[in-house]
Amino acid sequence: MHHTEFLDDLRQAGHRLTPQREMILQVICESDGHLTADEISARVRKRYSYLNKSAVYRALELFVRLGLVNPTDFGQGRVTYEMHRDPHHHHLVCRRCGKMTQADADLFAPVEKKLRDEYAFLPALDHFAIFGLCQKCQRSGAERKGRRSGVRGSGAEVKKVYR
Amino acid sequence: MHHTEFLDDLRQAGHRLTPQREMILQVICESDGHLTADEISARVRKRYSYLNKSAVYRALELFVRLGLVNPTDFGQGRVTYEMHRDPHHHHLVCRRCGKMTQADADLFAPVEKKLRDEYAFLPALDHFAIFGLCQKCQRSGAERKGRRSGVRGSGAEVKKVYR
DNA sequence: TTTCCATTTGCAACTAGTTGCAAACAGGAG
DNA sequence: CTCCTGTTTGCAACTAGTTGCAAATGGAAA
Ligand SMILES: [Mn+2]
Ligand SMILES: [Mn+2]
Ligand SMILES: [Zn+2]
Ligand SMILES: [Zn+2]
Repeated sequence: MHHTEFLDDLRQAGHRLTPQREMILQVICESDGHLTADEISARVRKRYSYLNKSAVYRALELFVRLGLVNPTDFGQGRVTYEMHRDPHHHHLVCRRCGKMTQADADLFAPVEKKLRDEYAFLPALDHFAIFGLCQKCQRSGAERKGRRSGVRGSGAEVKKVYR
Repeated sequence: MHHTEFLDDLRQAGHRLTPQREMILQVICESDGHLTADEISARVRKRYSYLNKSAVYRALELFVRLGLVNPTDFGQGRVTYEMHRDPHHHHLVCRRCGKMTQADADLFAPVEKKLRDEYAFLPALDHFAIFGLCQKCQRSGAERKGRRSGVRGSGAEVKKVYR
């Protein structure tokens, strides 16, 4: 999959093909992981002298709107961007140890069906980051002592002992 | 549900009960909608002279960690906070017209089961904002002309016509 | 090829949220 | 009641991302 494949998507949607946009898309396309806006800027600047922060964010916003790129917030204080590829996937993030694993694209299929059928709503459920507890951390955090019955909190809270 | 009910949750988890924390929790508890950090600050300050920005964010982070409060990003540039109440709920947000409706708590039950059974992962799936298209906007946006087969984009993109 | 103008960029100022540190203080121990 | 110490606050400086506006430009039309 080469980035030039998508340049027509832009023009045909009535957007202009600027060198900034092309370089940004190329950098995301050449990477097979998640990149932050800053990482994208840095990689573009290696080849294309200067590039403004706003242009990067505005280009990313456009690519996301066109469905070319997926934004994801892994809870690290900055959003990451990844090429939208089929089949897509989701990420499972352990809140205690940080371990990240992947889940299949069809994970939300039943949710999507229910929303269509019962709520007449067409959801966009590509590429989520789902937070929770990995197998190991479920075990080690088993002795939760919540005040009420429900599964409140995520097990990340550790009882503090004085002295 | 009165906020004093939760003050023991704090102390018993080894956290200190400060006037700031109590006022912040009270304000969230008295509201039955979603409040931004700024709105919370403003409401607290009406009763409790001064209150620092950092204290608000740090208190909110704590309440979220303890499962007392749910944070939600509706895509408006600032996170909102709401008391965690049972039964909880999810929000369906139309990307085109902005219409918001609610969905039942059990929406993600099949996802939760699959993640537990097949991925040994215990997800936290309370209170999501799910973006997509409402019924009306699905109809009006039906004539999408995507370059490729899949459901790319969310219909928010409108074809521009020159002259 | 040149003209033209809506779109896009760069810039600077802004907002939301985070962080490191010193001073204040909650609350347990004596 | 007073002391003590780890926790929490206020503050100021910082990061990530947004916005309004003037200058630059992509690309359609002539
Ligand atoms: Mn991914
Ligand atoms: Mn809600
Ligand atoms: Zn883990
Ligand atoms: Zn709508």
